[in-house]
Amino acid sequence: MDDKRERKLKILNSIIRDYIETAEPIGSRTIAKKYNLGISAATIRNEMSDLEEMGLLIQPHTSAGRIPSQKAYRLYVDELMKISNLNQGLKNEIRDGYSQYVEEIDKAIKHTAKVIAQLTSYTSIVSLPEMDTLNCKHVQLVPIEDERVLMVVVTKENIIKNYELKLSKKVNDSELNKLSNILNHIVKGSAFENIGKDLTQKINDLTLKENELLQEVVPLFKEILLNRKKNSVYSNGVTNILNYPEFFDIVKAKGFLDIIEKKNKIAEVLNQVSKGSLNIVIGSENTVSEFKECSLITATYSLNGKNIGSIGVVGPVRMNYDYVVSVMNFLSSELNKQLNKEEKAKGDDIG
Amino acid sequence: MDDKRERKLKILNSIIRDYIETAEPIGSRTIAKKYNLGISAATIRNEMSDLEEMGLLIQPHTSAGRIPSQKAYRLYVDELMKISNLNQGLKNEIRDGYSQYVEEIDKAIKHTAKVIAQLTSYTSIVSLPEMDTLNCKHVQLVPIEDERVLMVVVTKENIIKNYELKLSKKVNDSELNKLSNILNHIVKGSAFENIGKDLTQKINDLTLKENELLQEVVPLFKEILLNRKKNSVYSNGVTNILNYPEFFDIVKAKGFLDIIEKKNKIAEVLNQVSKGSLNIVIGSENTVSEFKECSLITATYSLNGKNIGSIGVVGPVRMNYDYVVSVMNFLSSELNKQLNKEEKAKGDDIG
DNA sequence: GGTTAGCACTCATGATTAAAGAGTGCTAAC
DNA sequence: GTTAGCACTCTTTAATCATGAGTGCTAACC
Repeated sequence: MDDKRERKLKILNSIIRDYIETAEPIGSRTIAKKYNLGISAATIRNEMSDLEEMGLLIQPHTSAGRIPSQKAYRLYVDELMKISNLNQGLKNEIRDGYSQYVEEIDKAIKHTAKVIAQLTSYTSIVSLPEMDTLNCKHVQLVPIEDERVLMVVVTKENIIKNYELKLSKKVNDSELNKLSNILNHIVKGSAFENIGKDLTQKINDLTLKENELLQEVVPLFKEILLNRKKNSVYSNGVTNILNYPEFFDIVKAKGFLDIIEKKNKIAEVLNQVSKGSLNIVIGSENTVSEFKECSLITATYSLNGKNIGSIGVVGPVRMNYDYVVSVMNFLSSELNKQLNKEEKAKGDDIG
Repeated sequence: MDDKRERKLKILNSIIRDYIETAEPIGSRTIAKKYNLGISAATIRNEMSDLEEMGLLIQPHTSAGRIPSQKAYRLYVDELMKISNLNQGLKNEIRDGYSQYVEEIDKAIKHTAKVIAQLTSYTSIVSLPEMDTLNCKHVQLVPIEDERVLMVVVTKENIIKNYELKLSKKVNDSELNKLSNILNHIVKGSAFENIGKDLTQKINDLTLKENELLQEVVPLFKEILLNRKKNSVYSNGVTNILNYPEFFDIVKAKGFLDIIEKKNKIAEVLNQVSKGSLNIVIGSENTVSEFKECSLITATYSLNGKNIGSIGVVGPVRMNYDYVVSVMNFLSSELNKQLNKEEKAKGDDIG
């Protein structure tokens, strides 16, 4: 009985591999000729009929061969595919590519996105870490004009962010400088997610004449850091998708391009990624309807063991899962190493 | 003799207008029926034959009607088209749309790009002002890590830019603060293009213990402001182009999308725009080969009478020139007004 | 009983052909 | 100079047909 299943899966495997490569339905005769499985076309035909009954194959029309169903891809991904390793030369090349981004997390992540898109020839999407997952290293207020002030935030992870504030009154340069120093002193070293708790109290402990202004900055600070999120995503290789027949239809192509532009939709997709190794979402398994004709392979990256963002690949359902998985496996582990290495180096530096 | 030319142009005008609308070749009979020019199809036929001889019409094949040549579009743009005015309601709406961007030149320009893309349904491209065309209001050095320093520059035009510097040695916060103050004092108010001349001298006049570091920052300052340019462009409505039959071919579509991504190519196109009112470049008139199947309508914007950037529209050669010109006329004048208004307000404020 | 050869049947695909229709150019009449 | 008429061209569309890939079933085979 197990032997039977074995053979069916072998055939299914051939069909899926073939379809991923050619995007064309395949028939029993062709399978028999192309992949020598040691059985005749007629036998394959019988098995294919069974596989169709099991919901694993689909016949586009009576005489067109069969293509894998989504269920088949799921089975393939879960049981059948053999994940290979990238060759060592490529691995080294990728590793070297990171060298210049060691100290800047955002750039390292964008670089990862670029590499993924290049290697896979699909479209990569990544989320950049939200501020509330990071730690504050330095805050600086810079005057723009009258009551408009720029707040520059440098995180411990060397991410730099600018935020504009509007105070209630005009502040001159030296006042602002003083304010900046005080604020910096207070928030320096805190995790942003704790700033809510910490900050208000710390300020209350102080009794300074700048207190009034400070009181004003704090809620702005909090609001900005916590509300301006869920949209920091980045994509690469968007037009790669136009190379696949699935998207030769201009309407579908436009649909895809438009959805990739929608940062909030991409963020939604990337936020669903659960921690752990790789997530594979196939076609209609996608909860975001715009991706129902795509497959997604995503992974998370973390800092200090805390999950702070995701990287992913979007491609046609007929995706080269083996290869993409091997790419993502290597790149996500490599990215995590890079981030940790940085952490470690810094730790060494301080300690 | 002039009457004859007149009639030919009338026919040509009808053909061009029709082709812009339908993207289909048009024949004499159809013209006679659709546009009542008071002459018969046969007469139109003769005239069309003449127009073809003059290089203004093209026959895709013997029995397919005719389409305008690029020469025809050029003639149309130069002599034939009637530029209408946008209706007052729309104008007001556009004006109102600027209100929130009054104080920030970059945002106002990006907003303009968005409005252009929306109104025209083509793709808009704009160049953002290069630093060397602007004036320095404030410089602030912010510590990142060890010898790495962030330089935040605020221009008089309220553009905010971040640059990373790498100094030769580690600088602590208070040193950096002092350095920042001195630097700020020196460069405040200067036009960036003069910083080369001014700065070195001003520093030589000073004899401070910070002089050494200062000497180091200056060349970095100059290099950054002058070399990091020609790539600050922005586009909007890229996928709009996929709505036009000229780009239904996936290869052409991909070509277009890819070229819009190439910031340097876009910058090249936008830098060629000569000052003055509107520039119209039709098809193969384009020196940048990738745009040989597109038309471009561009305009410049200026600050204090100095040309500091361009805005433009890219569309198929079969572009709705009248309308796009009217849109661009209004938007470029409006953008210039916004920029000048800001300048004025600031002048009042200071004086 | 599973496997396979053989065969009739289905149906998309591609080629071929035919008809339709839009348009042209020319001629002759107005 | 203008226009009606007409023959001719050539694309487009539909229709017809042959091809071939593929299926499912049956019967023979091991």
